[in-house]
Amino acid sequence: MQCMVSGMLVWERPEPPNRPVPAPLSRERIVRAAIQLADADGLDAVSLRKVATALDVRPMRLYGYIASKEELLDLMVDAAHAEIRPVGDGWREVLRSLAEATRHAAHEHEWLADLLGGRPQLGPHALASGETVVAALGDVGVDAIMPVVAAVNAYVIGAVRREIAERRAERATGMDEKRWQASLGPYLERTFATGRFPALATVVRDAAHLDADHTFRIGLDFLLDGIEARISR
Amino acid sequence: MQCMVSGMLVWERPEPPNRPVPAPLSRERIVRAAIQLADADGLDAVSLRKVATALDVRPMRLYGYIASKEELLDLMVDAAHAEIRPVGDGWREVLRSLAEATRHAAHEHEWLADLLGGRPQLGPHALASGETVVAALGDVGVDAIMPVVAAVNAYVIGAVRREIAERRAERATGMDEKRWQASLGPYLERTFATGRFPALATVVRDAAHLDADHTFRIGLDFLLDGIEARISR
DNA sequence: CATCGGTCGATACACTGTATCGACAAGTAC
DNA sequence: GTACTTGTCGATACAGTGTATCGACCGATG
Repeated sequence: MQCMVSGMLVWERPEPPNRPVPAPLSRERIVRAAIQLADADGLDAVSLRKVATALDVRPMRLYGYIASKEELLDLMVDAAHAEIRPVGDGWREVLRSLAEATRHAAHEHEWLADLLGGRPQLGPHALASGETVVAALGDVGVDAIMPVVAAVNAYVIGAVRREIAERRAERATGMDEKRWQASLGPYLERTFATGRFPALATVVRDAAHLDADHTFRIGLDFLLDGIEARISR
Repeated sequence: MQCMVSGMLVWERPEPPNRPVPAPLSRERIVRAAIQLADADGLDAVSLRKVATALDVRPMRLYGYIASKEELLDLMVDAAHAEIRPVGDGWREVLRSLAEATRHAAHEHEWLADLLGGRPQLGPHALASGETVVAALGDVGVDAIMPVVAAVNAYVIGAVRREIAERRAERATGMDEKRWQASLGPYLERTFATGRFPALATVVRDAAHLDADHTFRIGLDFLLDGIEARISR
């Protein structure tokens, strides 16, 4: 009796579709599932319940692999660092590569912008890319390495955050740049019309507007130029 | 009968302590309460229910003044911008002042580090400090202003985030630097002992460790130097 | 076979942001 | 003055969160 399922005999009844043994759990699988959710619907869509459901598992099961949701987020960030592999010859190229690769990763995983810089990154992949960078900075003095790397990292974190924030705001107002300016424009126009921000109004209205790529690169060049000037002094 | 409170007559019974009319609500009062909560116990301690309780009001009342919690956070950030007043003569001093003032604000309101750069800042106070900065950048060409300001802002956002994140991590391991190194040291020691990160290990062990103030200023100097080189070219 | 010990995860808890809609107040018509 | 209509406001309720607790289960041991 307990074997009956909707009246069909075993012979007619198809096997349970796909996951008879849903593969043993592992941190890697958990993190992959979380990243998939975050990529698709943003960081807010990552809840332990949803991750567990995606893995066909009950939520508390996850606590055998992670101690808290924060740890899961840390693991996600470290997994993202695995995709950040700075390359190049000489300190300047390596730093530029680090910056571009980080930005690229944040474009593929927008949630990264919310997490970067939020807590110290000491996972193996983060350390590995740190190692690559530091190793390539032999030219600059030992004592100068940390401040230089810290400065570039700071710039990248902030620039990426701002860029992604802007991209989201645009998307929220209707997907393309036209609607964005149609929605934000009026507010800014009205605000500027008060005459309280004359300089700002002039710049926003008259200055050339660079796209995100150029803005990022120009700022990075400022920074790298400044570094070059100091270390070769 | 309905007037009796624990048997005391009106004459003996003190007036209800302080808030017979809890003052009419306003965005300002709401934001102030939220900031107080965030200053004391971090951003996670800011919930609409707690804010409402602090104002002696029921939660849904707040929705007459804000449309969502996100809006409240935006208002908090803009309120923080009110404390950021860049001053100085010449573009370099003004930019440095902007950077230091932002960092200072984040030291007084650590939650600011979690919010900065998270969404476009278009509130009146943010625009006001933007106006001050842009006005002081008349020397640099009109088309150069936006990239320059964006670069400095990006650096500050990232640097402050990292600094506050580190500060929190230290605090979490027991308040002072000794315990921090005692807790993180072993992990790093063990990791470095594997020999997988030789360059990193050398730098962490042998290089001079700058304090947060110096690290911030050096990075900022890199950037400002680079900007100066470009705009005077 | 009985009993013990330890692990694992279902249940339960305290809390979140906010949609809904009933109660109530103000205004209007008679 | 009374009845009805209209619109606002906020208490209640809902769907979700992270995770502490502790009962059930299972393997090993006497």
